[in-house]
Amino acid sequence: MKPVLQPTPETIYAPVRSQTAFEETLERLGTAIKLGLLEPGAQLPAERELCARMGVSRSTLRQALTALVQSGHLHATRGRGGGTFVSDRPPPADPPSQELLADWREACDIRRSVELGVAALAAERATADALAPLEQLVAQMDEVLGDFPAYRQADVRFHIGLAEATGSLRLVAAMTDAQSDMTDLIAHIAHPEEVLGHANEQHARLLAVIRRHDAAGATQLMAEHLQGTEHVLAGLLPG
Amino acid sequence: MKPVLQPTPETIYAPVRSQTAFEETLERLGTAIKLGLLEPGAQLPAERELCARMGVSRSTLRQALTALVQSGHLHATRGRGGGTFVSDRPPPADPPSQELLADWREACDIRRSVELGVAALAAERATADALAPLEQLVAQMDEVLGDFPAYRQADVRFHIGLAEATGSLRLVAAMTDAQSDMTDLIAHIAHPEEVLGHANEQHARLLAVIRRHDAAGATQLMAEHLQGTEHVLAGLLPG
DNA sequence: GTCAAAAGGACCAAGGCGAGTACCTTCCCG
DNA sequence: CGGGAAGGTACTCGCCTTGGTCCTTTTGAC
Repeated sequence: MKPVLQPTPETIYAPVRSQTAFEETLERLGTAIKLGLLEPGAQLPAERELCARMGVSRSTLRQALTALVQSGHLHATRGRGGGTFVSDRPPPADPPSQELLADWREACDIRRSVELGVAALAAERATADALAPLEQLVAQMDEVLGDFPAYRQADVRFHIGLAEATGSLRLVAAMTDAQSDMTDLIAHIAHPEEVLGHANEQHARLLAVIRRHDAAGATQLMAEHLQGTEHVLAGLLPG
Repeated sequence: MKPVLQPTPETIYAPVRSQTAFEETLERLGTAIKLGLLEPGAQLPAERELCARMGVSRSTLRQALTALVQSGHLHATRGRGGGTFVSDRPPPADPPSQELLADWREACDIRRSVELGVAALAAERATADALAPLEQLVAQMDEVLGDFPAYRQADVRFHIGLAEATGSLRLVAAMTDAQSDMTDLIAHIAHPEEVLGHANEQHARLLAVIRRHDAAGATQLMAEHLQGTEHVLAGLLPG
């Protein structure tokens, strides 16, 4: 019996991308700020506590914090009662990086995978308690259909909240990464109110299906929901 | 409008796990060998070429190769015509690590997510050419239902091949990671022939559905396929 | 038979990054 | 007005990575 499928050396021997502790710390905090997981005005834990929590030395953490202060995402005040805070006036989002634009389809594919898995698992496991805050987010989005940044922030929270409802920390992390990529991609694209309204209706229907523990229906509905974004991107981006 | 869903500091501030270049290289090669992506007897590229491809220095690559030689996964011969080869007699699989056992459900959740996404995308995009080798793998598995290591190796290739059929390199990488975790988890579990036969029937039906470009059916079928493993694990592992 | 080429094996000096530590500066609160 | 809590600064130490050089073994070509 001879193997019929050749191995894939290009994947196996692909370049190793070893992120340094500094880079990973910077990305983690920067993503949380850009996604609005850390609100404007929110205070970060003290440096000495934060570096312990994140498992890096204080020097490394400070490199990341300094970079975020210089880019305007954070500001720090010294002395008692001081601390590091998220800026109230966030700097404008930078345009998507070259490599993200180059394979934006891969980013969409990963997102689709994560979202479908989360939809299925949430339908199996989510309790009514876990879903209640998501209902509120849907209501909140309905009120800001004309304010895309506000809508998008609630949208991100909705999808990450869904991941949290599955109880899987790794899925939450994967969802956060995926949403970060999507935010970069769609930040500079116009989003008419009607489109957002339609998307939010899908959010509501999705919650209803999940509440009924209908996993197949949830994945189906989520797939439709995601196709909206992908069609928009396909029309505007190269590839 | 106040936010209704609290941020999740435990995720944002979770420990950063910065792998060294050596560790990442070792894991990449070790995983490829254990999953059978590199066959017994297969020759690796020359050290000087491989370190260039993987983007590490030769010293670092040799650390990883030396470790794999000492653990019995590789053997190397010097001189012209020599090289580094995958051992014909692979060392016995080591038992799953503590942390993997501790949150094996998360590993299953990630796998489910990746597999569902791959099933949906493959149903959309896969061409008949890309699916033909997978049919052969199914036939191959049918002949080795009594030899679990051989079956499992073809099984891994089948699922990774499905990911390749989506054309997304990142999904292939995610699938490889997920299969690696699953292999560790199920390596020491008995798998009766009837169970493997039933699973392989699902493989065949899955290919048929994908060939019809029925994304919803593919995700549904894949979900059923995965539940088999999860039920077995739920019965044997703590949690 | 000889030799050159190709491969793994060994070693080392330099540089950089990150952990850890100590100390300074600022500012609120009692 | 002093203590305490926070950020800001400066330094050392050690490990990892790099990049080289050189050696040994083996084989294929001439």
